[in-house]
Amino acid sequence: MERRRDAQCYRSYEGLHDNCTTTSHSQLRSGILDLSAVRRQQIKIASWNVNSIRTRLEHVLTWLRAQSPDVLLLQELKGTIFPAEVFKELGYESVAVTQKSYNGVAILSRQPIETINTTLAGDEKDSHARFIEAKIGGVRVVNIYLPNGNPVASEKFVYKLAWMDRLQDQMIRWIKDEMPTVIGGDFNVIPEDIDCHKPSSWIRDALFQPETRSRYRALLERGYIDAFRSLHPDEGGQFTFWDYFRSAFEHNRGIRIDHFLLTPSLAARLIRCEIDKTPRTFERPSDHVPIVVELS
DNA sequence: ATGTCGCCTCATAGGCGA
Repeated sequence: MERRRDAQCYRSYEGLHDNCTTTSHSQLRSGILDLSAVRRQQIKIASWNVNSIRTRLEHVLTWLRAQSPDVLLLQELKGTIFPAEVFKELGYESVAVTQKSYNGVAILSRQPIETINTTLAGDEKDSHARFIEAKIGGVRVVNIYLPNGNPVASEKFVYKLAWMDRLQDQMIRWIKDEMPTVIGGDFNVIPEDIDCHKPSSWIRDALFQPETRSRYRALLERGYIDAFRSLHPDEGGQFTFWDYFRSAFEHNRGIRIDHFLLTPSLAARLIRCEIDKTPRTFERPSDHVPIVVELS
């Protein structure tokens, strides 16, 4: 049970700490510095598929201490245990939706969480733990673990596409109301060719099917912004997942499947969005790494 | 087809899901 604490990894995080605030040119020109505007709070939201919270707890704690995000979305808890009291000690309250063995999602937050929903509308019989809709500081924060859908010739792929249709219905409702909304998590979607190392090796995968990708594009066509891609257009080789086998990480043979989608009002506040590959170098890592978005 | 993880059990090996 003894697990190594990856203290040496803290150094590489230093460059990611960025607590500076922004001052507009008009404010500078006017010579009037409104302190409340200068101190305007930035919010840092992260998402991480941890592939078992029990196995990865030390990694998550190490990462939280180093990065101190305001909000962390977790996916693939893979069990009914959730160590809420441990996160509380670090200053995070939490809400977790768990099931035995599979799936499981949680939201950690320094600010109070108001849980709105723990299931995705549209299928009363769907009992998978894949969804949390919450309100945190006036922002709707949604954590999803979208079904993998493999193999393509199975009920699992049918379920995936239906889940995406239900998600789109919900996202259309959200974008129509006034609340700024961020949807983050493991989408299990490779949006474009540049989001994988080699398209030909994913061509038969559920994450890369035309039906999957067209549904993801439909979300963007409805007005949502892919936070990472909007700040890093045409930038390939940026992945959030690498297979465990065949040294995929060492060769950067990965895929970008963990995403943040923003409503336009939040996209206007988008400052940065980065993938933190460091935890993939930890001992016994998750196959995913955190993606971090910062909003003004 | 294969590789490697993590979970679970009619459990110490094998099946499932990813």
